[in-house]
Amino acid sequence: MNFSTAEENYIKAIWRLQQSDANVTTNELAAELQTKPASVTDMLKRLSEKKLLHYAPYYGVTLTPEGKKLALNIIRKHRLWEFFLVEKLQFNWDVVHDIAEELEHVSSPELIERLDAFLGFPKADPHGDPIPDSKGRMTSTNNISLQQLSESQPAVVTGVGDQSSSLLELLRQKNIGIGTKLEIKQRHAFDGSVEIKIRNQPVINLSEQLAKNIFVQPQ
Amino acid sequence: MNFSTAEENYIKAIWRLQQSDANVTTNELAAELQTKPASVTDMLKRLSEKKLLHYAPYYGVTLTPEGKKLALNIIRKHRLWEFFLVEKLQFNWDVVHDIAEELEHVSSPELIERLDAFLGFPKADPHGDPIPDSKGRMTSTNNISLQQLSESQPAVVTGVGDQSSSLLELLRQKNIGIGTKLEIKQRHAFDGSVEIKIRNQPVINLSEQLAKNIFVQPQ
DNA sequence: AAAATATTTTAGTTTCGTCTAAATTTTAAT
DNA sequence: ATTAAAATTTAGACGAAACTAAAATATTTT
Repeated sequence: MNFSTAEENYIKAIWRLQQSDANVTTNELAAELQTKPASVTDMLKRLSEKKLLHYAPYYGVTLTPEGKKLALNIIRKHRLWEFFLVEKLQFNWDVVHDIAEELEHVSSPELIERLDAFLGFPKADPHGDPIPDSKGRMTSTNNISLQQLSESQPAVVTGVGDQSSSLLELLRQKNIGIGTKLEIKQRHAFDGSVEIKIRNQPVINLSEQLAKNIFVQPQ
Repeated sequence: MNFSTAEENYIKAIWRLQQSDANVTTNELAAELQTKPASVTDMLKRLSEKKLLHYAPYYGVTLTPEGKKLALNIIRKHRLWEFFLVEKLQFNWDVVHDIAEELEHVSSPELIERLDAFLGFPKADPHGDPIPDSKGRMTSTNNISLQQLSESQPAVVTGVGDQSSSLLELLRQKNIGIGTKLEIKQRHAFDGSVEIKIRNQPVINLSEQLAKNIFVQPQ
């Protein structure tokens, strides 16, 4: 079965929303996909016809096993291409998302298997998100947000909350990337911001909003 | 200006046909694109609106400078991706065409410039076709078809007539590829076939049809 | 529990790219 | 120079994927 770019983008968006919120609604999807609720309803009917999701009018939607498989395959392609763009073509990690959005819809499975091998079977993309294998299996990420990290507990950055350029650029400016080792020196009750220390660098302050979007693994 | 995949495929097909035949007709295009003449007429009107070509109803079509520029850019992308697929991902040269047909429509110019650099600025794709530079300039190919080569004139294979799997597979079987050195030992008047000799290999016979589709540069 | 509000769906259009069938124009043949 | 044949365009329709405006259904508030 082959799907259109639009269909694939819906499935991907539903998968993403389903991560935090088991039942995905029309309005959420419309916001996520920058489109109108009426358009979403139309597409949900089509995707339901194609057995990619269960659609209960007025009550939202969940992916079928087939839908999940498709979603994970698109995510696999997206993340492998991101890895390629950063590791081989030397792109900055904050600009690869949009290009990968296009590349992920190229359909050849053989291409992806060979790309995976060429890249050395990477386990995570440049933002720290795990890359599903060809069967859709992913190393589960049991990391916490920096905001939840206890004081003076050393940790290493493993991922970020979203792929927006604004976030990634900010992190680049603050010298924070995947693999950066850091610890919280102080937590401010007033605004939720934290003072963090990276080796060989002065202590810096991160807003609560930013700390929430940095994922770390305690060491 | 950004164009759809369909539009780009029309422009590319027109460019290809224009190479052998300055005035391209509706029927030729329909055959080339596996579509119906009526659909071609529709699209030609749209592309004419967009100033990519000059369209004289009933009399055919030629690309404007803008159209040519777009065509060469798509061809550049196609050939760079083909080179990538063969050189980096180890695909056989007879299967890369279809995958490159998809990749060529990915729109980021930055991606192509970096890919070009990553590949070492190749001058020709795996089939020997020259890769246009970012300004659309191409090294002109002044090679002749094997059929036109004189007897006992050593020559090197520089390209092939089309990208069909059937042709490329046949060549692979006969151990002929880009860079193969060969010479014609004998020419048969009856069927136009030729006996050719490749170093360290027994003399083999190629049909006229095949010889016409192999391009060589006399040494 | 009824009214107000928010969410979702339906109905009716639009654009893109395609199609078939019919009409028109060009080209070839007599 | 007509006529026949071939090529091309026009007209009308369709599916995909979007839209707006209106109707229907859920949820919240009082």
